[in-house]
Amino acid sequence: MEASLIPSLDVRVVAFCLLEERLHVLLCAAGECFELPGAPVPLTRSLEETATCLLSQLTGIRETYLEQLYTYGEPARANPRLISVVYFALLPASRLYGSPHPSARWWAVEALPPLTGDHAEIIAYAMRRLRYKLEYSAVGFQLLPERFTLSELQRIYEMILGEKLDKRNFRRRILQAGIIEATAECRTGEGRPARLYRYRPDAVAEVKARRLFP
Amino acid sequence: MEASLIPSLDVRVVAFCLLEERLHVLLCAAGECFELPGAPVPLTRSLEETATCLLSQLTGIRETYLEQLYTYGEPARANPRLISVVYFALLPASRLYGSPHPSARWWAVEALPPLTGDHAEIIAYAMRRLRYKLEYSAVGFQLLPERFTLSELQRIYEMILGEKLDKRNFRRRILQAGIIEATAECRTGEGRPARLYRYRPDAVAEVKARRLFP
DNA sequence: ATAATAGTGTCTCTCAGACATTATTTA
DNA sequence: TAAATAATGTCTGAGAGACACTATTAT
Repeated sequence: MEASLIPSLDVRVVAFCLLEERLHVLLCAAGECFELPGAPVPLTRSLEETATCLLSQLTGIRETYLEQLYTYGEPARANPRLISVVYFALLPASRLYGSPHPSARWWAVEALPPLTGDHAEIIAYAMRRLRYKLEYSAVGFQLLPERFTLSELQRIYEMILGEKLDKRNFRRRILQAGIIEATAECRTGEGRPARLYRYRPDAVAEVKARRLFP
Repeated sequence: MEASLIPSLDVRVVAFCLLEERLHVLLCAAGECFELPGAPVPLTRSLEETATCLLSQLTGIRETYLEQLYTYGEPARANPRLISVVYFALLPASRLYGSPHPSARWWAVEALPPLTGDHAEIIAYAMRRLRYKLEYSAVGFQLLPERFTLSELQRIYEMILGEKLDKRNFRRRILQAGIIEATAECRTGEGRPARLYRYRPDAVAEVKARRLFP
């Protein structure tokens, strides 16, 4: 039993994706319950690489928007003691070729299955962080294909924030943020064709928080 | 050599304190260099408790403003491989009774000694986070005694942000934030006595970020 | 021509930022 | 009474939020 003299450690990922107009999270089966996908940290890989590899194995997507969320380590959260460095990922559904790895499945966030330990709380926190990021940035496009219309982007914002947004104000501000730009192309559909936009890779990641001081 | 099949883990703390009108960080000697204070995580303690105990041993202060900063785990950051969950603490100098534990010392952030591994980078990140928090919150008072004047608070903000602030705008906004309140007392000194303020423990921790959307 | 969706501009009101003088104490 | 520090209010400009109509396509 000496194996448990020190807590063990893994990396977990809360991966969000937009499927059928609903926000989904990737979960793995764990006995009766489900859990966030996780992996031990190999000696030779960084935490972030571990998360990236895990996502790549499960979904086939190698490059994703990824950021560290929080490290959970309450003694009671798992038995035996486990410390989890949790990452937060946004995946565009357009790059999911086929289904995820058989051990994993996408679940709509409004109808999650029973989850092990504190994973429900972790997902709730990741959702808060996602909403918060949408409020002051344009990361929402990370859930869309490379080219997208402003209406599609607005629908994502409305879906995740859970409220209607004014179309003119949305456009003004999302463009002012300067991290997406118009392309020459349009997408034709039922009504008037819509201009396609794309991420500006040269954009300075400009986080404008409301400062109490200049 | 099988001891290194999995990375080991510790908790580190970046503790800030205001001494002699300068921001200081607590460091421990580590051979030729210095390092952030750290401790392994006992099986029975949470990460946060581990940080609190460590600070308490080193400074005697049991209750501090503490938040998780980031988890560092690059394979190259230490040899043997080490993953560090880093916390960020603010300590009021008024509660430091005497010197810290002999293994630790306060260093002015403008004149840090050589640091091991990535600890300089970690401190730089903690400073950025501290500045950022000051910009949109009133946490600065955590570096002051229980009762303080607005001029003292403003000096802290100016020192850490590295710029002069307008007195009237500072007062307006710091009071609007609603997390400190006037007391009945004044502090007498060289000029006109100054009203003392204190933290409102009932204050809703109201983080007002500038939102891109309502 | 009708239905569907895309796209556009203005006004108002709030709040951030700049700014100078009066008030109260000690030496 | 002079020196030191505390305390206070207003104006202006920028930006958030509310709001309705025209444009372009497919059917």
